[in-house]
Amino acid sequence: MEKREVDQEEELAATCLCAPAIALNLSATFPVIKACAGLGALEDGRHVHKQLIQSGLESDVFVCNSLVDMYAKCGSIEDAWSVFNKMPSQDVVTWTVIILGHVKCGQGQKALELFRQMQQEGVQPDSVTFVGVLNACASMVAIEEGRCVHQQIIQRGLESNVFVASSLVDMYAKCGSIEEAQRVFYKMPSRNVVSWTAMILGHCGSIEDAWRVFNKMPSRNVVTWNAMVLGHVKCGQGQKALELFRQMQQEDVVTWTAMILGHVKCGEGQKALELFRQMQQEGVQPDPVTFVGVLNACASLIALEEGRCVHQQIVEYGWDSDVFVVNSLVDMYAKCGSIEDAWRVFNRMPSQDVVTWNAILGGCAMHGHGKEALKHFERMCEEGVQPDDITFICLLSACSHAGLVDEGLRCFALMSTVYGISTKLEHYTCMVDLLGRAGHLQEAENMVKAMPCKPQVAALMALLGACRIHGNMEMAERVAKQILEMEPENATGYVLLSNIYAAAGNRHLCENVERQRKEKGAKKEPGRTWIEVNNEVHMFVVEDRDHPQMIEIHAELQRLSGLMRDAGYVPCTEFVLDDVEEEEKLFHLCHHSEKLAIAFGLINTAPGTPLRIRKNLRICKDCHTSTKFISKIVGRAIMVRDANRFHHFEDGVCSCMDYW
DNA sequence: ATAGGGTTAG
Repeated sequence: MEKREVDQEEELAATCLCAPAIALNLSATFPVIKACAGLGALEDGRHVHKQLIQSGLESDVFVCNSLVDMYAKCGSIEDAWSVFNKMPSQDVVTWTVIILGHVKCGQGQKALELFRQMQQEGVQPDSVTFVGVLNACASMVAIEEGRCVHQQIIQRGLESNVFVASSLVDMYAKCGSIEEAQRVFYKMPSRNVVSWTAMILGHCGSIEDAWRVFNKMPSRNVVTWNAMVLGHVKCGQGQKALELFRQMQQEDVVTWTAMILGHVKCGEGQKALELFRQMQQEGVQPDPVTFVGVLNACASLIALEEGRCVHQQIVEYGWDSDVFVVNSLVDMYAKCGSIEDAWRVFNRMPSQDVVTWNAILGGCAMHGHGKEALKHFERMCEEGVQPDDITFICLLSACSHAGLVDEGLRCFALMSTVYGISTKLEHYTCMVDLLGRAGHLQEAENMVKAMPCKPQVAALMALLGACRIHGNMEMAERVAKQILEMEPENATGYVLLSNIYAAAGNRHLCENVERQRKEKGAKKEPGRTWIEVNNEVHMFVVEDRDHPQMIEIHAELQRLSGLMRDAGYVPCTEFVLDDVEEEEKLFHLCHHSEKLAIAFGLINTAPGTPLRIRKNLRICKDCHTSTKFISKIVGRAIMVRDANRFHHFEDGVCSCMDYW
């Protein structure tokens, strides 16, 4: 929606709301309800509704239809239904808006049921109803249902309606049937940008075909260009997407947002924030979706201060009641380690959904607060929020990071029996990680074998990582063999195995694996770590030797290692071979970007300042290797573990405890 | 009323 239009609507809505004593009339009411719907202003909408009741206008069928529509668009489907049910009779518009409402909130199945129900009650669908129902089919990739609807459309002679036909093209394209999409497309008496765009998107599997359709278009607008940019992002051709983006004559908010989100997904949070700044410099107004992308970028960088500024802007723009934005805010604060801020946003929400709770639990997991995660999970259930499969992934990984084996096993069991959630491969993978990290290698391997289908590479990687932590070379070779067969071009398996050989002092085998890796063309991606120090985000790359403070950083690392050894920390595996030169040892000392970042953080911040560290998990595939040195960082404390104990270091003070 | 970008995990 154009900014100016919003302003006018806001003005109208405001005028109406400021004059509660004046009886409303019908013609003035429609634009106000429409304004509330367009702005997603649920509370204002409720207010208008109340006034309508006072004015005795709530029985008018047109008014009721617009109220149902407003509530559905504002995301309160319950209110929409209560208006719907109070109506003496519903017409095609009433049914259509409630169907569209369900499609919008992702309940495609329910939308199709309603479509059947309305016909049973003798109400005939029109072109708008068909558009909504086709949308539902597309969102569920339900091609059979889509074909039935198509039949009905032909029977009613609506196939040449440009809206209906465009939706048909879109539905077939999204369901993966390019042939049927083409058949409808070429039969259309006239085509508009929408039908062309739907065709382009249908060809995104093959970017060459998409280009062919694109080049045939009689005229192109921003949306079509966006589709092409997005097509490249989806095909993993980020560089090409960027080139295309730079070539565009005019970009809109969607183009910028797609670029921002694309960069976040590729682990380029810093670039995403740069794009956001550029976008604003060029005078493009961000919308809620943009903010979701920007908050994701802040979360991925643990950039708390940046995140706070973005939050401020969100409030200024008035997008702080958008459910996606608010959930992203909770997630950002939780990931940045500021659980207090996360709760503050959480408590201000009128109601929290499973995504909000998952964001909180995920934040706990990331920061090693296993016990807290379990406590919050209990509260979540008490509040009547149904946990889903992602909830259990968060819980299990929280248990894994905190070494809570029994609790993890209990959650795993309760998941299907009590909560009726089917165990997915990801849950098994979490369990392999949990058991393996805790040293129950045999149980972890049994878990891999018990998986109902072929294990994910991630599960085997978790097991191999555990073999490295606990120095089991025999199992490591067995697991690595499977990994290298499944993904010979993935460098992580080779790196882990060669680390295990190095730790055992077997230089020959170590070099052998390295040779294999190079033969297969598996490229090691540099591990990267970000740390926020004095409101600035610094990035460290593996084997970085050019940092201006490198001497101090090395000294700090050596001090830490000494401290740990003095406290009885026994490294169970060591990458550094016995016979390497002194200089090479120093090289290994700065091997991990995470170590560099921690040392940098410790020497540049006052005692007591929490360290905010984030590893780029997508790029840094050596996350397993880093767990040996650092188990987790909580505030400023660093936890490491060897075979028997947990060691806890905080500003030069050390405490040890036995575990499992 | 139709087309492009959206929340949580791994």
